[in-house]
Amino acid sequence: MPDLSHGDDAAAVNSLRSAVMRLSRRLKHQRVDESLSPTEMSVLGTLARCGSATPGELARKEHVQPPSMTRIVALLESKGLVRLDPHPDDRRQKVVTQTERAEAMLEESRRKRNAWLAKLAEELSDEEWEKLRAAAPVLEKLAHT
Amino acid sequence: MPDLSHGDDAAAVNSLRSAVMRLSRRLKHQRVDESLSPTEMSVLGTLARCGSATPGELARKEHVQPPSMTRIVALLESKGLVRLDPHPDDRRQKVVTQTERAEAMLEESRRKRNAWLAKLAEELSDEEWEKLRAAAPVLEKLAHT
DNA sequence: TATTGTTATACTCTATAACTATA
DNA sequence: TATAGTTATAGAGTATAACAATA
Repeated sequence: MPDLSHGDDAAAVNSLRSAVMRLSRRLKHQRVDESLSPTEMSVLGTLARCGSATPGELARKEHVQPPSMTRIVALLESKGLVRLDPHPDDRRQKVVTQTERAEAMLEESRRKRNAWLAKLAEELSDEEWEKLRAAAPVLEKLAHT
Repeated sequence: MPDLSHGDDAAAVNSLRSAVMRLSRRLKHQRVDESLSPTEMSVLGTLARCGSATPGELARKEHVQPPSMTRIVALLESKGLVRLDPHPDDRRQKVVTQTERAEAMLEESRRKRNAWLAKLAEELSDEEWEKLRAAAPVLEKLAHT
């Protein structure tokens, strides 16, 4: 828990924000599959981690408005990466499930993605990399809080 | 330096990428000054950290194409946040310098921004926050490599 | 001839508002 | 009446291509 009256904490917050914004801009460019946007990738990742979900749940998890998720899911479906099934209990809702093709694509793209980040991280020391690894779960927590 | 043949490192890379993308999306919404885009904020931050720079240098540092930086600099100038001076040695180039108003705005907005992130981070333990603080400089390094 | 910056244009992603169907 | 999802539309941000001015 940060103490904002503490100058170092304020500086760390600033540094974090700036770095996250700039790094995200670079990551955008490193899409493994040119036809997949960062959010589309993120949705596939969420489905892989958390299993099937409704469009509404996905919108909340990705911090995107429902109409945006409608579009994203439609694009993913047109690419054969997700399947839409009717919801068992509620006929308003739908259930989005990733296909095997999506799983294969994620696996294949993970290699490329890692190669890119690895090249970037090559100049990091073991200590620096360890700090990133330790922080990753905390960033995840912030991202989905 | 990550070892990509190591499964945990690959997972960490994945986690990092996903978290950075999602957190950046949330940060976008938390702009302190509604009239300033994330990249505009980032440019001001860069100018504050590194001092005056040419539009080309700024484009490279922010990983944006030159025409985009032209637009961003023009917007910042119209808001009275930067000043454009002729380059001393090269009449093609310009020198972008932040104004006192920009400095004051950065200082004021830092408080608001910190309040938001603090609220988010309130649920973090001291250990978790410490991990973020330790990782911040490394993320910065990745972001501008 | 190469480089810096700009103009013109188009594209991608996301949001808001209004609508439909179901609970 | 409230909720899940969609359609229609608009806006923000960025990119590419073509151009101007200077090195």
